[in-house]
Amino acid sequence: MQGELPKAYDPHTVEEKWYSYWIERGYFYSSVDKNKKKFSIVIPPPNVTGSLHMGHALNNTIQDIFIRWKRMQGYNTMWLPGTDHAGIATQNVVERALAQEGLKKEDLGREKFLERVWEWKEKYGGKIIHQLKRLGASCDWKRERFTLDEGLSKAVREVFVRLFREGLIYRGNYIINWCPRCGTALSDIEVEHEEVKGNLWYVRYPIVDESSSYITVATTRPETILGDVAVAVHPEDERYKTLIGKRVKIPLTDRIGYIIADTMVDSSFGTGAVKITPAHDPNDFLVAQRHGLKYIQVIGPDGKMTEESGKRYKGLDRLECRRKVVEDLMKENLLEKVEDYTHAVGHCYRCKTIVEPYLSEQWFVKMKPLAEPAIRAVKEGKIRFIPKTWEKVYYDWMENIRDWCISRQLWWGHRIPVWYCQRCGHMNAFTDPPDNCEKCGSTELVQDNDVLDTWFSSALWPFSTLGWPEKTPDLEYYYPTDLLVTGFDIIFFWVARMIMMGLKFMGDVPFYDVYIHALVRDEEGKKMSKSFGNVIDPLDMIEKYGADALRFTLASLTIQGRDIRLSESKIESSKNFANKIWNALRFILMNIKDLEPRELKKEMLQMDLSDRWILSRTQKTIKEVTKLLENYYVGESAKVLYDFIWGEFCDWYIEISKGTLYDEKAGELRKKSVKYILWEVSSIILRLLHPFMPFITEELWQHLPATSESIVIAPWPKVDESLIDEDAERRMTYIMETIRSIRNLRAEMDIQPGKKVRVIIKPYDAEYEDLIQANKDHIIRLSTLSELQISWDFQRSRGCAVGVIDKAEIFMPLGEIMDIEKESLRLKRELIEIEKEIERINAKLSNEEFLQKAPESVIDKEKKKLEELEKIKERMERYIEYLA
RNA sequence: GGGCGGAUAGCUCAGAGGGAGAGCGCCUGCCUUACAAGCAGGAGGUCGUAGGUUCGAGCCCUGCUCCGCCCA
Repeated sequence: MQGELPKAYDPHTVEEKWYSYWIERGYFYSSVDKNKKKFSIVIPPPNVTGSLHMGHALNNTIQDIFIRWKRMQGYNTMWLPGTDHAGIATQNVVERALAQEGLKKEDLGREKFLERVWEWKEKYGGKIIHQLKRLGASCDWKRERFTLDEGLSKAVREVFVRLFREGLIYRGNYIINWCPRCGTALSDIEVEHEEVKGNLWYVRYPIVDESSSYITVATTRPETILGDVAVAVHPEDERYKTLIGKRVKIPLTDRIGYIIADTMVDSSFGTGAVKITPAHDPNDFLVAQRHGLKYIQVIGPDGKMTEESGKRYKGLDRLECRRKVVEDLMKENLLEKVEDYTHAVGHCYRCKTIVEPYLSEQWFVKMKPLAEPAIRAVKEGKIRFIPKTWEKVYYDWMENIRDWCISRQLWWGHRIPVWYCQRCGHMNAFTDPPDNCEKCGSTELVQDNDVLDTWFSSALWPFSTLGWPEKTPDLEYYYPTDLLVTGFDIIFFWVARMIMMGLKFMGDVPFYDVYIHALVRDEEGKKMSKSFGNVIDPLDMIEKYGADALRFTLASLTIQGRDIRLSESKIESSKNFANKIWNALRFILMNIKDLEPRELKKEMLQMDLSDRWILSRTQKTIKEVTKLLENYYVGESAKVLYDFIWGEFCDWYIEISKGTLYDEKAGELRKKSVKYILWEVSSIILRLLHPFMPFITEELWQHLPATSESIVIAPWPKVDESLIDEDAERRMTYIMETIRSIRNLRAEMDIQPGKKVRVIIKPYDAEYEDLIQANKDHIIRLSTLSELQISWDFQRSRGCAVGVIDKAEIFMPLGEIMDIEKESLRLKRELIEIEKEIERINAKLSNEEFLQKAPESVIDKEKKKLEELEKIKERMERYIEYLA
């Protein structure tokens, strides 16, 4: 590609162009090739209703970095994308749309309603897929899956039926978490506990046949009194021992219950006596089972009081009812006192409504037998969590796992594949609708109304997407996947369940490495939320700064074990970095127009110190970035690239190269050598950066001569050990230190930037002298000198500024214009610093134990340093004296 | 109540036992033919607190304070 680059990088003109190019060329598509090593990832499927938020942007940026990196390393990479049907969320969205038309889903009926949801899905769903492309995600789009696809649904039914037949899925009447707004059961982990300021009401329960005698219980939920059947105390509690077995009158009802003893009761809570509401509290439910108590349902599935609650309360909302019950208790003088009380209240993770413990018939998965092998897989190291700290979280949950409530009273989802025989009541579980009851042969079969938890299908994602239960070549080749990238918030929801299901049905782990990344928060560390108004929209950011800038920002901020605080200014910095690269390449491209890189070989090059230095630094950067990525240090690898490209390549090498490129006296081969190195380093930098910033690197790659058809499939740079040159690096630091020192003198002496000055360097040793001699031109150029003189015996005059470094003294004769007072002060300030340092080292070196126990290399280093500092100190003192 | 993470420059954060760092912000000077989205120079820190281990601690151990998250 020819033509000069514009002065500033404009992401808009570039991003779409290259994304379509990549798609056209099919770089992201993968197929089974047993001769190639594969690297596969399945995406954490976003909700089909969702749109891209920062969490997705981070999650997918990280996945894309790894998949692009591995692709460049020559792996047959496959990143499988898709979406999740998100039962509750999607149904809510469509119900809301219906409400606009004044309709309820019941008005349409199940079938018609589902048609509407599919319509909605086709029209609006999967918006996020398009947004992932804007981010640059290199997914294999031909493999896109949806959890309600026919193939995946078949897998769901297959798993259900097998687990049911093994007795690992069962149905029963239990207290589950119920969301009255969503009208469905939830699993334990779909409930978010939140501290709520409430009250603790102390209520008197009159003891039957003992007028004026009562037992007081404390409760946070007085409305459930209406469903009480007993009062329980701890059997060892001396206060109540004599009351056990007595009868109490349940307030506001006509019911009589017993005072029972149960070890579940915590004597230190409230009065030590608790009311028992079997149908509305999980603990009370267990107590009722042990004591054979009745279950009285006073709160209905809509969160309103039922017939059973009595005429006065029936139809009231549960919170309204609470107020009324309290009022009535006061009237009857049964309310002893009220205390402020803060306690955790469960909320629906989808709609934040207060969850109700609700007794109902639901389906459950028995988890213990599935959890055990899943724990082992991690313990044995077959699966690694990165960072490792999450393994503990995983174990804690898995070791205390409870059965999983999988039935949802929704319409949108995988309907439970069980048909009830209307004649004999048998439960027929089949992957396809049966014609007859397998037990009695009856044709009167009715399918269960409920659907499965969306996470049930997500748990199968790593193999259901590859064709399971069929034994497909894909499944054989790509499973287990190599890496899973996800947030810690779904370790229980998703990661753990995938491990259990993968082991159960594939006989192998679903992935080897689980990379857990942080949550993206706002600048103040708050969670981003729409209602709080602190959301930074990734698409706005892409629009404003480019996808590469957003990606690079997120990657840089990804430090293991720490949340990300994002702000727009950080994205702006990355945009500036992109522009920096753009302009570096713009400069290089302008200057290497006549270069034919293929004609040159490294052996032919005429190199100076700076050339060997940058080549060595480049090799080390390759080494470091590769190693960091291998260990999942995403943020650190981005930082290494940033520092190298900006701080070394641009600030030093490019600046130095100008000397040669613009020098009319420089020979043709010498010039060519510099051009070649600029080209070579560019080629490496672009490739190293490509996983982080795919668009700009492709655009520049296409402009760079002698490259391949796309950077996407260009080889990841390999380290050439022969180019690593420690000596060149060491010597180059002397040159840079010299230049910095001169620049500092200029600034301190208020010398105009354009003004060329004369400098005399008094070297301390011959090596340094040779070094300065050989690199004289670079020093002159980079510190704007008129002349650079080397002298072993230069005698300074009063109007002469001086800089003292390890290897030399640097003089800048300024004559009358120098402010002697100021110079003297400056030197004194510097001297104080040096003396402090000398003091510190002296203290160390005069410590016997240090000399005995510290490694020799450390002692040597300190000694050397001291020697240098002493030299510097001596000279500075001399000059200060001279100026006085 | 149990567990986990954090506290380092004004802000956001790196620092995997041997000379306190980056980005942003701030100050000074520059439109120097890649880049003012830039260049050069600079100021700014008892590394939360009290102990301990060590020749040596921002880093390891213990207690405490504060903040955040998860679980019950």
